[in-house]
Amino acid sequence: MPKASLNKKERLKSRKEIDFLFKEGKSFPLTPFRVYYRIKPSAESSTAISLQAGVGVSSRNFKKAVDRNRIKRLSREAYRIQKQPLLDSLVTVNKEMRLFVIYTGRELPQFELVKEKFTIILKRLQTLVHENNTPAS
RNA sequence: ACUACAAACCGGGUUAUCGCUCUUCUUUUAAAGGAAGGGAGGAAAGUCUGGACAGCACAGAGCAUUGCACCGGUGAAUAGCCGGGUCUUGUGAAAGCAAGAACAGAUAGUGCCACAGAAAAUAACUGCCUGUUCUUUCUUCGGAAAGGGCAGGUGAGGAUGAAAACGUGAGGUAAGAGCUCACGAUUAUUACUGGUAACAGUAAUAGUGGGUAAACCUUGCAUGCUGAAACGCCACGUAUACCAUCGCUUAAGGGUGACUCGCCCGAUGAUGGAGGGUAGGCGGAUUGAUUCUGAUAUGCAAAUAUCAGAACAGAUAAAUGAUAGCCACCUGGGAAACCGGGGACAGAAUCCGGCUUAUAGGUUUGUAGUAUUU
RNA sequence: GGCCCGUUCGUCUAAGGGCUAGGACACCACCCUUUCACGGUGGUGAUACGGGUUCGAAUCCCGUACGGGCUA
Repeated sequence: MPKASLNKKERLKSRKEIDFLFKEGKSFPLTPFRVYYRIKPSAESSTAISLQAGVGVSSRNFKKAVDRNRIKRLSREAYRIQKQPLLDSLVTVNKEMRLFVIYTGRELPQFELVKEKFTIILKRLQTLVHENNTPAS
C-alpha cells in the first residue's frame, strides 16, 4: 500500500552523503529551486530505502529562521505528497537515488507554487531515471 | 463616554483529511505496525551581563588585564530589582510634581582647552600709584607739567570666549585688593541634633587654586582561563611509522593560556614539519537557586518563609506542519440577509536570573484633558 | 551554539576632540578641438541610525541596524 510518508529513514541525514552529493552529484536549476541528485545501482545489502531526500534554504537570502522553516516545511510537504511515482520507477529499474533541493529564490512562496514546481521536478527526475536505465540495460 | 500617556496581562478557538517527533504500553525473531499521551515564546532574538555545570598536570605570591564605583535592603550572583539621599533638566509665583544620572578622586601627578582674547593658569603683558633720576617746556626761581629709565606697591580696569582667580553694594587707600563690613553663593574641618547609612539642619573656625577622568591616571572592591562544537564512554581506523632539530641524566623543552617568581612534568623521549585516519552512537540532556495560582506570616517595597494545588518540549541537514471548513475578533460594501478582505513581532538547540530591542490587536488599572447627565 | 572585528561622497580611501570633513576615479557644466579622446576650470555629492559626555564629536561612551571573519 503506497503511503505519503516522510520519516527519518527517507530523509537524507548524513553529513558525509550530503557533502559528496554537492561535490560529485549532478544538478539542474528550476527557477526558484536548484536540484542536486545522484543515481546509482542499488546494492543488495542496503534494504528498501531507494530514495532519500533533503531540502535547504540559504540563510543569506532569508535572515529570519521563521521564513526558512516555512519554506522547508512547504517543500517537504510538496515532495511528500507527490514522490510516489518516482519511487515506483526507481524500484522497477532497481536503482537508488539521493536528492537535495535548495530554494534559491528571494521571496516567500505560496504553497500552490511550490507544489507545481515539485510536480515538474519529480517528472524530470523520473525521465532521467529511465534515460540512465536504457543504456545500462 | 471619548482621547492621550504609563504599567500589568493575553497573544485566537474548533472539526475533518494527510504528515513529523518523543515517551509509555502492546503485536512481532527482527524490520515494521497498532493504541494512548506530550510537543515552540513573551521576547525562544540581541549575546549586553550574573551564575550553575564541565574541563584545563589549577600549591602559592606579585603585577597586569577587564569590570564596577552615593547609601541601605534583596537575592545563588550581578552593571538587576526595591526603597532612600544628592545633583541636573522640565513645569510652576512657590510648595511641589515628573523625568534622568557612567553620583569615588581635578589640593597625587602628567596632558589638553581650536578660533577669539592682554592672558586658558606657580601668572606674564598693558595699565594705575609712590619714590628716585634724566631730558624738554614753563617759572613768581620755591617748584610745576609732560615724556623716558630704575626700584617698589598693586592685581581694580583691559572690546574676547563655553569658561577669566567668589558676586553685589558700601567703607577704606598713594593706587588698590575679602583689606574691612552687610547680604548672598560655595568648599573643608569640628561640635551638636535627626537618621542604620548616604545625607540634612544649626553653630563656630578656616577658606574661595577654571574646566576636562565617556584624556592618561590614582584610590577602593571584584576577577585564573576556556566554553556543551566543553567534557566522559563505546565503536571504527591507525603508527612503537617518515623527515628535521634537541637530548640520552640534574638536561633541551613543555605545562600552569598576559607576564614574572615559584611549582609540576620530562627518555620504548620532547618539539616542529609533511602526511594519514575518523567525524558514527550513547551519556552530558532536559525536574530545577524552576514557574504559576491561592492562603497565612514578615516587610513601605523588591522579596522571603510555610502550607495546598497545578504545570514543565527535547530535535540533531535539525520535529512542533499542510489543505479545507465553521465560530469568535477587526474591517469594506449593503437597510438586512449576505458577499469580500485581514490577523503583529517572531522559531527552542546545556540550563536558569536579569537587561536591551521588535510587536497587529485586545483586556484591566492609574493619571490628565474634553463632553454629557444627575 | 560560542568568540571577535568593522560601517566616511556612486566606488576606493584620508583626517592626534577644533577652521567650510580632504584626495583620486566616476558624474554634470563650461573651455580647448572641425568632432571625439586627452588636457584645463568649476560644480553636485558622504561620517549607518538613535541617545549621552564635552564649550565643541566622523573621532570618546552606550544601545540598535547591517556587513564580515574565526571556531571539532
